Amino acid sequence: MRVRRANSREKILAAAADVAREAGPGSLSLEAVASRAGVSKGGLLYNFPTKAKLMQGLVESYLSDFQKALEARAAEAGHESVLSAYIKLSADDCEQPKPSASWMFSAIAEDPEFLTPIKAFKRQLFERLKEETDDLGSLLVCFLAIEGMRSMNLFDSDVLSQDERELLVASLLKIAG
Amino acid sequence: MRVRRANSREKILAAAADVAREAGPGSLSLEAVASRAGVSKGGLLYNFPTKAKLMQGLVESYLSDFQKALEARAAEAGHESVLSAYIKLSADDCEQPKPSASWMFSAIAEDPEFLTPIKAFKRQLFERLKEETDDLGSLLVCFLAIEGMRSMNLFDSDVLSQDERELLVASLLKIAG
DNA sequence: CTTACTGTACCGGCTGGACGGTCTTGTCAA
DNA sequence: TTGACAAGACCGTCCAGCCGGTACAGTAAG
Repeated sequence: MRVRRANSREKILAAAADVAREAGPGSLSLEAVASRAGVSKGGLLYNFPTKAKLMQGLVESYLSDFQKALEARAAEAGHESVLSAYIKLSADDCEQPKPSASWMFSAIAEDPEFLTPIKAFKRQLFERLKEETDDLGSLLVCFLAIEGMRSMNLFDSDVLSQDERELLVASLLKIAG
Repeated sequence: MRVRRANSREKILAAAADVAREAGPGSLSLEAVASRAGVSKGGLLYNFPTKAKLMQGLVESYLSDFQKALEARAAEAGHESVLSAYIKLSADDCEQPKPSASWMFSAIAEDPEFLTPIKAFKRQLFERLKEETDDLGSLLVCFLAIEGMRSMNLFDSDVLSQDERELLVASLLKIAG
């Protein structure tokens, strides 16, 4: 059946994320991804002519997903600020015991430049948050603490307990006002 | 000259860190490290019989250096708390434009388990900080914000400007009390 | 309807190169 | 002479990317 054509790209991207998460970022080979996606190596290379293109695809889909999720949160009633939305979104993201973005390590190994769009996105987000507050110090503390939380999740770190995470989020929301 | 023997291990560890930083974490091969250290591959494998042992060596030396630096700071006059010492130490560490620990990405690619000692160390540090304060919320915010700062440095992120970093550190020291 | 042609989506064996680790052959200090 | 240590050629493995196929949908001429 050829009907499934349109989904191949997304299936492959999801498979890549899965492989990196479960087999480790060092095991993200084209064959592993293809097999996981239920596609042949040739098929993978048809959709992503290069491993670099695959990484790029992962970054782009990650960024657009994040953007969408943040916008959705910010639009929800009851959010007094984008910062609060960002805090809550990150808290939820970090609830998952397994990091959803281990592929980033593979991308860095391939070429650190792949993270440039992510850095740009973060800077953009920070600028946006700056506009809605006059307390830059508190914003910085919140923004970096979220970064720390995300980083710990990415590294699959169990340094913080569930309770501590909740207290942290509560404290951040308080600071955010 | 054989005289250099005793330093070989440290020279190799330093070379490995350099290679990861300058050529990218994906380019940390035994040959590259050996060449950078001014040592042959055989010589490298004599000191570190396995790439895994080399990674382990990097982790251990990183941890012991960090420990030493923190102890030194904490012992300095004028520090009212270990947390302040940790903040200031991290601020200085993150002053360097180039991340000094890119090798961590290579280690993760090799095997995520290599970071276990680092997580344990962090948890230990956190417990220690918990003992000297009764405001757990503030401690969490500070601890995570520092983590965020270190993470940004590790990812070679230029999201924050110099001024912003200084304001952040000042805010953290204020929260730390 | 049928045959021939075209472009798209996908398949999987192959190869060339890189890399980790071994092994043989030094080399130098004692 | 000997033995601790170093050198680097070499081997096996793994993997990215290539390439010659296959299958099928659409189109269009006969």
